[in-house]
Amino acid sequence: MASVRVRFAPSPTGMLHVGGARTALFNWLYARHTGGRFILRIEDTDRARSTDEAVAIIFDGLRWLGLDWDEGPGVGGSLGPYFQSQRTEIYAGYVDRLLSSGTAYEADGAIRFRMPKSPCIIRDLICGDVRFDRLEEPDIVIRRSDGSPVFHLVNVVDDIEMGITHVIRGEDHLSNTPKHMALFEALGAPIPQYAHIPLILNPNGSKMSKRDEGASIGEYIRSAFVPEAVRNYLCLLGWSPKDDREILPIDEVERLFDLGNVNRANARFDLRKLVWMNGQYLRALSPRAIRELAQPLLAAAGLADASADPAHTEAVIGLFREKLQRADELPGRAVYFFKDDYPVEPDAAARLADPANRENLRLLVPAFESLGEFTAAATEAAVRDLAAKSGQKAATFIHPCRAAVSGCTAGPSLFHMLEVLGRETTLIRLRSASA
RNA sequence: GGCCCCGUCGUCUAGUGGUUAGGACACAGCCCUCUCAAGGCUGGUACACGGGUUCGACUCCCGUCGGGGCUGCCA
Repeated sequence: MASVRVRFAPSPTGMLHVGGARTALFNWLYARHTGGRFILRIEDTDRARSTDEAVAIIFDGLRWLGLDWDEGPGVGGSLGPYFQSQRTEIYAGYVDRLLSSGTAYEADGAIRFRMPKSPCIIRDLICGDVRFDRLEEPDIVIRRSDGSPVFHLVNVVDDIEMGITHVIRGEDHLSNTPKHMALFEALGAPIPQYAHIPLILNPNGSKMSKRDEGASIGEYIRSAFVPEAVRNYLCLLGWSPKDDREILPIDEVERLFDLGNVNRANARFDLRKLVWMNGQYLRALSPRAIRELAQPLLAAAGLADASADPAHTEAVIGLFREKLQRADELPGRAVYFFKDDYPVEPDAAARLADPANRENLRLLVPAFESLGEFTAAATEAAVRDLAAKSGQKAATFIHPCRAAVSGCTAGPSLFHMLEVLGRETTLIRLRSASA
């Protein structure tokens, strides 16, 4: 059997949609699983929308997800060019063939293809056999009166020219497939195997489109999601390993993935679960990796630019790592590690207004001053010692202290936090709060 | 409207004639604990409906209902 050749053929619309990304992923997985080739082809026949920037967004999204292509823009291949805008001669040749064989004709300046009025059966690898009677199919336009070729034609021509063996695409194309099969037949080309994958829907069940929350891969890149997490989540929309595993390394998915075990029902997109999964991946990352991921976000928030001490940033990240689900939570939660003018929550302010708490904060100052090493262990010992001597619970020192040094009522372990803050900053904030 | 696909907890799914219908997210409670998380434990919630077939249906068939897609000189 000839080796598998699959393709992802997006049109540059200015974004990479999660549905498109999932289609690309399944094509890529199938190619990797079978040892075949994954081809990227840009369907940029609509010149107005197809800017270099729009094309770059697709490349960036695919690369971010780790979906490398074997043939296509940037990597070449013998069956290019891989931009439809550069293939107009090829399409013209095929239209001529259709015209001279009589299976296409001119009408109102456009060229129409004679749709056969006979039944056809799609032997779909996912949907099973699907029969279309095709009795009333109108003759489709394959070249517009302005001379530009239409999607159905270019799609089929390119699949023929590029030797595509398996067409893996969204189920929204299932109804188009009889047209495509007729075109393959009229051109004397073998019909590829089809695999129509279910669609990704909004939480409310409507079709997910550009504007919907979470629809753009670019959003995940900008908010510093872990690409492996997004990819892992996408794998599970319409496919599963059939056991109870969900967090799966990609090479394991490559090994297990097959078109036969792709679901047939549409799936709704659940951002909460994606975020949970992102948290799972995030926690497995080193503080350094998280720092690199979150760097643009921290810089944008004015917290840690290029000149910031990476060791300090990583120490801060170490404190938060277990608590984060998304890297973009970091700037909002770690302000007080980077600036002295951090916000104070109302509950924290109330705590600091309490005279009893302020008295405890005053006691903390000399206790911390006298410490040899300002470590988490040392400050904790000092606080617990102070609590014991004053007959109070440690919490009556801990909570006000947290409020005093961070302006928050929740955060990382207090003592580890103090260590990262350092003695000097800690004492300044304690004195200021208790004054 | 016509044609096509689909229908297991709120969501993602496992299940291919006999299961206490499993897992995960979310939710609730408990444990842990300096807070918040994380983690652990526990709990509730599902086979769309109606007919068949069968000793026996979530599993097979038909119908209904519901959701989605296509029906362009968009892709």
